[in-house]
Amino acid sequence: MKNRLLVLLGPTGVGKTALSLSLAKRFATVIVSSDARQVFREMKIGTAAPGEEELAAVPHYFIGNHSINEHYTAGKYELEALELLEKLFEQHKTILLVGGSGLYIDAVCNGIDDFPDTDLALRKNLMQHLETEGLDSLRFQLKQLDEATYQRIDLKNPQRILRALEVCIATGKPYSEWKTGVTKKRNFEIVKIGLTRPREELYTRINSRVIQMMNDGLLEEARKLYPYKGLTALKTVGYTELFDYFEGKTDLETAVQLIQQHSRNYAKKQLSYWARYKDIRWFEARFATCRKIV
RNA sequence: GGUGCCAUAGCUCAGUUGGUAGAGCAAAGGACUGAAAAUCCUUGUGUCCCUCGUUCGAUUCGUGGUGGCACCA
Repeated sequence: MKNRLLVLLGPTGVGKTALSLSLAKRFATVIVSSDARQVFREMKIGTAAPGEEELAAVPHYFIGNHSINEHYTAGKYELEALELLEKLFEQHKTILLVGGSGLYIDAVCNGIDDFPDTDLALRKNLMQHLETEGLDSLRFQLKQLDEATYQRIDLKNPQRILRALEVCIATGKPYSEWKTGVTKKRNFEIVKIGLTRPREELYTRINSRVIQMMNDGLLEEARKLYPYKGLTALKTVGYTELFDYFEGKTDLETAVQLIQQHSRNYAKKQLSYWARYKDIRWFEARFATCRKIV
């Protein structure tokens, strides 16, 4: 019988962590996190990473195993996660993949294309270019280097254009030739479980969880990280708003309200990301128990 | 108590030389292959505070209210 990867996904604040613990116990297995921010050990409170008790109850992977100083990417995550899964499957028939980062989950389930490492210096250059010359100039460059991508991508999205360009320039090969979109075969079975809640309930939970984070010391955590605010990892809901507060751009109350608002927006965005996936079995978090799911 | 200013979308406000109105933010929906908690796109009908009047027609002008703000007593 094939090994099985049980994927538990859902928007922020829906209750993945709690359910994942009981599922892990039910299968006597471990949890592999699929969260693009919980991998950073410096950002515990603001990312609602599992706490000490939870980590002690079930072995977790990819929680705080990297530093914000690293340039971490979905590609690296795919490699590391697959290597880890291979080892873990030697001991467990079923493994839990739990998280809210759609792209990271896709990286494990379908794979993403093998691009060469990002050239950060080049990226910085291109960002400068964007500042001084404007988006049109980058668009024009992309049209020259990679017509296919130029036709396909969102030309109003600077990040997409920048990314395509940096690959073209760094490798001398069009981005569209790297990006095949081919689904990689996995030697394990994948079962996707989506957790959801009525919108209002989800939003209420998110709002109160933000208050809880503040009580748990988010302000202090953010203050410590403030000197590193330029890092990509810290472009994260819960930190950027408090950085604004430190800089006197908002008062604390407003900052907290914005964290709540942006967390709600994020949850909605996650839901629309998964809405197009046909292979997810959705469960109401209120009624989701191990027995029903398994 | 008097005088002046203001009252328009959930919020802040613009506007209509009188022909029932539009920005920003919020909100909702969407896209997504190494920054993904990122980045980007789409969506604006609301007793234009109430009353009476002038007018073919008033959210717009006038009278009187109500509420808010400011100044004078």
